[in-house]
Amino acid sequence: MFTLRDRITYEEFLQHIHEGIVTEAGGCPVTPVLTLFQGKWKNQIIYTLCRCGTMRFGALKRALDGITNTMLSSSLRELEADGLVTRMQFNEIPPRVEYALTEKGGDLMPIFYAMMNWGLKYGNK
Amino acid sequence: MFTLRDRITYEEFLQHIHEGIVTEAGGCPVTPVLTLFQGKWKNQIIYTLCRCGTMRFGALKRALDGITNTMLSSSLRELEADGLVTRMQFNEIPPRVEYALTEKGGDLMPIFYAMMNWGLKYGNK
DNA sequence: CCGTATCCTATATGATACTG
DNA sequence: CAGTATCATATAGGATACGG
Repeated sequence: MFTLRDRITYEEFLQHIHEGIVTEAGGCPVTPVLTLFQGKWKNQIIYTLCRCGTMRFGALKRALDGITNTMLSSSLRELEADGLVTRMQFNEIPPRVEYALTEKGGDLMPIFYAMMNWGLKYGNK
Repeated sequence: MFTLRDRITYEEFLQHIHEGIVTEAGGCPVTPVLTLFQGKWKNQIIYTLCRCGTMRFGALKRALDGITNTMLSSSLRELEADGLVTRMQFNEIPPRVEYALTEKGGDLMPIFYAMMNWGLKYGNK
């Protein structure tokens, strides 16, 4: 048997999934990621920041078609609280604030990659 | 340039993400997967069916702690409509219905694997 | 046993107006 | 420019009861 402390390959993952996975104390390691991908905007914000690099509030708003001030603001705050996004405030007139992905946020990209591959195989309809 | 018709490696994915990805006509290939992972139950149903194989309605309900008849039923119907789950009905008394993952559903596992790796690296708190 | 029908509530999201 | 405050609404999810 193994614990999830060990690195395992995808093949090992598939094998052991059937016999139940011994998780670290405290629960399933997938759950927090699932929480992140809930909701309409956070995943798009993460993807956009990865694609475009550092961005200002207004640029993000323009890139995310249809998002409101309220949702962008609250989403960014939660992402910052979770350590996925950094917020750099410059005290200038007019004000400037820049957002960027942290390494922790960028490390979500393999998940997007896996999702893309599934989407490519099975279509986007 | 490339279109997403081609298979690309993760490294290529990361490179090209910055210059924008040319998607197949009709939109982003990640979007349908994102939709699947929205909500509280569908992902747990998929994972449970992969872990346990073919399962009856009642067994699924017991495995998914707290799910109601309503949610399990409607979720299964949507998963079936999307081709991720098969439904086998046996006309016996008492009635028996068995659910199982399709190949399309099982092919979502690399996404869970990627999520697990992120969770292992960054903790499940 | 395997659901459906009905009703209810909480939360996520949207719209609009306003400020340092 | 970069937000906050306030109010409105849609949808997801839950509770309960009943039926083939």
